[in-house]
Parts: sequence; structure tokens; C-alpha cells
Amino acid sequence: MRLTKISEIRRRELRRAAFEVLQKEGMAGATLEKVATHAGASKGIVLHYFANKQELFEHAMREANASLKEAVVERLHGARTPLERLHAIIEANFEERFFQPSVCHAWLSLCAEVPREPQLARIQTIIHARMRSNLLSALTHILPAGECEAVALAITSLIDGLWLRLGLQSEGLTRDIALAQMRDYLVHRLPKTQD
Amino acid sequence: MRLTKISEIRRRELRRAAFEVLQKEGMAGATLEKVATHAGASKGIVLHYFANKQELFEHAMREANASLKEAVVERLHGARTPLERLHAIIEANFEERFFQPSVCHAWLSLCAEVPREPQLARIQTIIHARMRSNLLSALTHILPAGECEAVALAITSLIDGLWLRLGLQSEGLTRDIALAQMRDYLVHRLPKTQD
DNA sequence: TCAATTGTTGACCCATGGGTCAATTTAAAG
DNA sequence: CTTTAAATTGACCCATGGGTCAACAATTGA
Repeated sequence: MRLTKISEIRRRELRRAAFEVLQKEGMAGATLEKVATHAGASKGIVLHYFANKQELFEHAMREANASLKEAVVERLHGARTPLERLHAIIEANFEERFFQPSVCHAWLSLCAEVPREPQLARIQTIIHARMRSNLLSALTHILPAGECEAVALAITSLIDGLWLRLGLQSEGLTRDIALAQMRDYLVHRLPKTQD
Repeated sequence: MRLTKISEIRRRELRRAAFEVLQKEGMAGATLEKVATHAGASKGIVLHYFANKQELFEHAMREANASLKEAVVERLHGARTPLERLHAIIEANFEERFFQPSVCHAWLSLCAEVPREPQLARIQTIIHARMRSNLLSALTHILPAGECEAVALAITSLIDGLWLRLGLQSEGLTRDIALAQMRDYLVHRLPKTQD
């Protein structure tokens, strides 16, 4: 008896392949055939494990999100103070493996489908909710209660904006610049004495 | 002799129709047939005025961008101080007619194509360049030279992030909240005495 | 009034790609 | 072994949609 069923292995391979194809081809160019080939399988197998294209990419989004979530959790472990937790969350969003033009392209392609794909919208809502929750749990110890929501929204918007920028105009925007941006914001927006 | 050639009229109608269809249907769903129907014409006419689908949407993006540019110019006219100019630029980006989920969906769809469509990438570059230039022309009179670039990038990223947010999770994000975000940023990031 | 140009249409072609399916291979269970 | 189930394939179907084209309508200018 295998520890992980072959169906689980395949499904993971396929949703990862889907995300990788998305990076280079976009949603329209990411055909089932290309995903299958990229995973070293045939088109039929894709539809054997996923009901249809939407479901496949829904799971691809879930997987990519889970990966980001893990990174945040990982970094939160080493964080002791609220300020450290805040930085942990932010820095996780700019890890090299994530903060790359191709990865951003894939996310962009998924986001562009959100308005017309309720399943993707649901995942997006979850992502936002978790981000907000994480940020608030740190911010409430740093800022007056009335300011936390606004700052949390600003931080997520800044992160998203920098990600979008990376996807649109890769040249000139490095990880360091992005992180410097985030630091600059926090320095000016959080109370002076700390940090 | 007509003042505006009929070809120019048609081209404008079609690129506007293209952008409007994009709002509801996304890039994949925005077929030539739908654009034609939405403009009250036949599919043939679309390809008579535009070489292909890419070119059509390239012009749709140009038009939408021009519209935003006009709004900025308009508001800049009434601005006297650098700070007023800064607010003019920002507020133009959040005018009701622009800051709407459907409009944001259309932009998202276009942006998602940028990585694989050099023409769109070029337009995007122009948009960024103009935004940067506008912001810097105001910021140089408000901040020390060394900080201007960073703040300009932060402002654009914040705007983009808020737009993206509106597209992904329409509920709960109003124009007022978005503008409050921008003001909050400026209050904390710009020198104290002014404003 | 009559070319000549421009605008416009709808029929058609064809590649693409999502999805179905029967048939085959492989593996598990008894 | 054998049987039952799962995995896998590739051929096939078919709707869709981008793009072409020949023919027709309208407008212009002489």
C-alpha cells in the first residue's frame, strides 16, 4: 500500500504543471494539452483527475496560495514581537521563489478570471481574509485600534501593487527595492520609538 | 466633406465597444462577434478597421489610457501648488467613472496579456512613465530629491493595489475609502507643516 | 448620371481546444 | 492466477471563434 495514493500524486503534479504553464502562456495559452505535456502525460489524464479546465486552474490557484501560506507560517514561527510578526508576513510575500515576473504573470492571469469565475473569487476572498487577519493580529499591538484596518489595507495594497508592477514591467524592480518600499512605509506610518 | 472621416468614427466606436465588452467578458470572452454586436455592426467590419484582435484591443487600451490622461490634465489645470498637483493626479485616478469594478476588470484583462503582447507592454510602459513624470514634477518641490523616486513608486503601487483590490473584491471598497487611504499615506509620508 | 472609392455584410474556411469515450495497460486484491 | 478496479491513452466529436473573401450598398466626385 502506497503512503500517498497515485491519484493524489497525479493531481499534485497536474496542478503544479498547470501553474507553471500559466506562467509562460497565460490563461488562454494554457491548454489542457500543454499542461499534460508539461507534466509528461496525455490530455486525457488531465480530465480524468479534474472535471474541467476551470477546476484544474482552481486547484492550481489553491496550491500556489497554500505555498505562500506556508512561507508566512514558517517565518511567523521565528517571530517574537508584533513588529517581527509584521515583518515576517511582509517578507514572506517577497521571497525570491515568489517574487518573480513569471510567477506574477500566473497570478495575474488567475486574477483576471476572478470576476467571471466564482470559485476563483472564493479563493481570492480567503486569501484576502487571511492576510488581513495576519496583519491585524500584529498591528493591534502596535497601533491604536482605529488605525489598524486602514494600515492593513495599505500594506496589502502596497504589496499587491508592487507585485503587479513586477508583472508588468519586470525591469528595474528588484526584490530589494520592493522590500525597501515596504520598510519605508512602515517607518513613516508606525509609531516612532519602536523598530 | 465630413469633419471627421467615417473611418475615424467607426474606429472609435469599435475600440470603445471592445473596452466595454472587456469589462463584462474578459479577454477570452470578448470575441470579435460580441464587440461587433455591441457596437451595432457585423464582425466583418471589425476586421475591416483593425488588422486583427490584438490590434483592436491595443487601441482599446490606448483609448482607455487617453481618457485617464485627460482626467489628469483637466485636474492639473486647476492646481496651483505642488501639493495640489499631487492631489490632482491622485484624485483623477479615483474618479467615479474610472474607479469601478467593471472598468477594473477590463484593465486587469489587458494587464494579464501584457507579458505576451509586446504592443500592450509598450503602452503600459508609457503609462508608467507618464505617471512617474507627473508625480515627480510635484514631489520634487515637496520632498528632498533623494526621496522622490521612492515615494512616486509607493503612490503608484498603492493606486494600482487599490484598483486591483476593487477588481477582485468589489464589496467593501468604496471610492471614499480608497481616497482616504491615499490621504493617510501622504499625511504620514510628506513633511508635517504642509497640507 | 456615372464611374470609382469606401463602407458593409454574411457566408465560408479552418485551426484550435475542451470534452467524451471505448479500449488498453497496469496494478491491487483475493 | 484471476478477477476486479484503477490508471492511461489516443482517437474522435464538435462548438467556437479568428480570419478571408466575394459580393453588395452607399457615398463621393467629376
